[in-house]
Amino acid sequence: MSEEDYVCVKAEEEDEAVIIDHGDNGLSTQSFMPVQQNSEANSAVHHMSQLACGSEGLPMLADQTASQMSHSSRMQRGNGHSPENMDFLVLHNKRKRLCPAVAEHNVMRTREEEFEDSDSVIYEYEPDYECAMYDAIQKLDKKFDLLHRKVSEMQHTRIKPLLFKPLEESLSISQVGSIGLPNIRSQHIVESTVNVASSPVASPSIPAPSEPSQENNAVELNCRNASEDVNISEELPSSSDLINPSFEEFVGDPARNVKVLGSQLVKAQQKTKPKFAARHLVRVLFPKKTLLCSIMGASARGRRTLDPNKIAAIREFLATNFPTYDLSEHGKDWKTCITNVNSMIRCLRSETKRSSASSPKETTEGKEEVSDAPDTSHCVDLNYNENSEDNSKSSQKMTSSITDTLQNSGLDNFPEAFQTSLVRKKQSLEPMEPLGSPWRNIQLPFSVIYVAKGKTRPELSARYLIRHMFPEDVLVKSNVYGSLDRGMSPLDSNKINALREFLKENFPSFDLNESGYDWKACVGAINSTIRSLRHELKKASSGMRQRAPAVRSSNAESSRGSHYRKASGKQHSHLSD
DNA sequence: CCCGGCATCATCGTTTGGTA
DNA sequence: TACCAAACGATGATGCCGGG
Repeated sequence: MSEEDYVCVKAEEEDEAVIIDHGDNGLSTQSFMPVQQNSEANSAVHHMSQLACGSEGLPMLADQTASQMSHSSRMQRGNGHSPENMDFLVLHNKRKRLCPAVAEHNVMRTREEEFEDSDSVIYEYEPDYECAMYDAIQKLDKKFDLLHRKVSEMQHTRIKPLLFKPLEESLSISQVGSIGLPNIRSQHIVESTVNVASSPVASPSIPAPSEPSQENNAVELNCRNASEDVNISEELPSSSDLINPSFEEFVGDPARNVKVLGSQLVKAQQKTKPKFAARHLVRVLFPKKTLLCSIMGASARGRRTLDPNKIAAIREFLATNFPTYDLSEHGKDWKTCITNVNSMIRCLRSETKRSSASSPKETTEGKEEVSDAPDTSHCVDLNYNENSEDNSKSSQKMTSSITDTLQNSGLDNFPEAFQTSLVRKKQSLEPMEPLGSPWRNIQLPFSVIYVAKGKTRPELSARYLIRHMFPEDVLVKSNVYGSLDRGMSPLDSNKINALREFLKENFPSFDLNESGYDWKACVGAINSTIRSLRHELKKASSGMRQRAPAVRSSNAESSRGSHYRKASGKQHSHLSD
């Protein structure tokens, strides 16, 4: 990371950012967007740490896609800098742009009408779109390779003399366009000789165990030239200043580096109430699929919270533009905004369900299964390397991008049987992250770790993790410490200790020592979970026995029918997610 | 002490009706 | 027509209690 340098360019025609990994110039993490003191950030610390993708300070990109790309790109860097390593990065974020290639396979369609804003284009994919992904990957691979070379070439020839100017000025669109590439506009330029020492340091107000705040707050590669003391936010007016609809503008505190097109900010400003503006900005800042599996505010039912940095940026923007409202962190009107956004999200889910129900071939993301288990079973990044050596670092870095990938996976379109096998296959491909001390050699998909970290209490985290650490058949005949006289086997003590270490690390304020009060609560919660599981299994199996004749007499589809599905749904979400 | 059954609570999804 | 909020049922988490 420290050896690397980015140039963030934007393909305006397609309204999507592209990150060019340019691995020559040294650029310290600290030269990235600093994080300023911010009270909101404090509240977001916990989630920051969950969302953070590493300890090295990942720049966050102003828009979701760019953010995803950044995460992805960092993830890949551990294994080299070849353009191939950027493949997924491109694919992941360029789904929208895969249209020419993918459309040939008739696997994708757009649904811009889903949102009122023409700029927030939402896409859904046909069930087998993943099967076409490889085709798209290969085509995009070549395309991006070309792009990468071109831009790198341009960067070498043009950027160096212009190091202290925003590329918006220095790298003209026409220049890029003239070489047959999409019009490209760089957000900012990276100065390879940034005076790190003088760079503002990330605020302690957004700490995190692994120092993720820097990444989370650098939504866009926005490298200030500290030595020149140029505040880019001055060059690019913040949302509270004059807004240029053509360029991306900061939402809220520029330090958060959350950006949207100025036109979107204008739209938000024009809303009559902050809740409407909030909803608008949420739509702009988050892809639909992220919204479908997320929730604003406190996480619940396995749903992730929306990126707290972006949410905080939205709140700050609202507070600035709606000064008469109570938009403090716990303000009445901010709560109204949260409610409103969540209502919108629910509406999106129901709409998605309805549309999928009326058109079975359409995707079914947003279904309960998706949202309840967004980060575990749908571990779909086929391009993530399996280099476990780097996983411990890369996995966190990738969290954001992979979770979006998970949301976008479209796996739920597959029949369950196929999906299960696919999930297993893909889960095996997902980078793992050690749980507890690495020497215990207990590894879980980092998406599982990610969700576990998102729990508000260690018991909830333990409940969640235990279902991913042991197979169902092991769980049902065990409890944490065993009870041999009752025929209950103890769960693998190594795994249990790894779990406890993980909890201890992530919930430092809790007493999670071997005999700690909170650890005992976790043990109780785990045993309770197992108990419930046993109970559910018993019910489900008896239900199956009763329904077996009916199932046999009907077609296979009916075996997955809603009735039984409801009965067994818990098992799915509990055990196979 | 642990299990299984049950009740309760919080949250979610869906439906429905009102409003701009 | 889109948006919003309330009502209602479904579901998961949690706690309590009696029994082994």
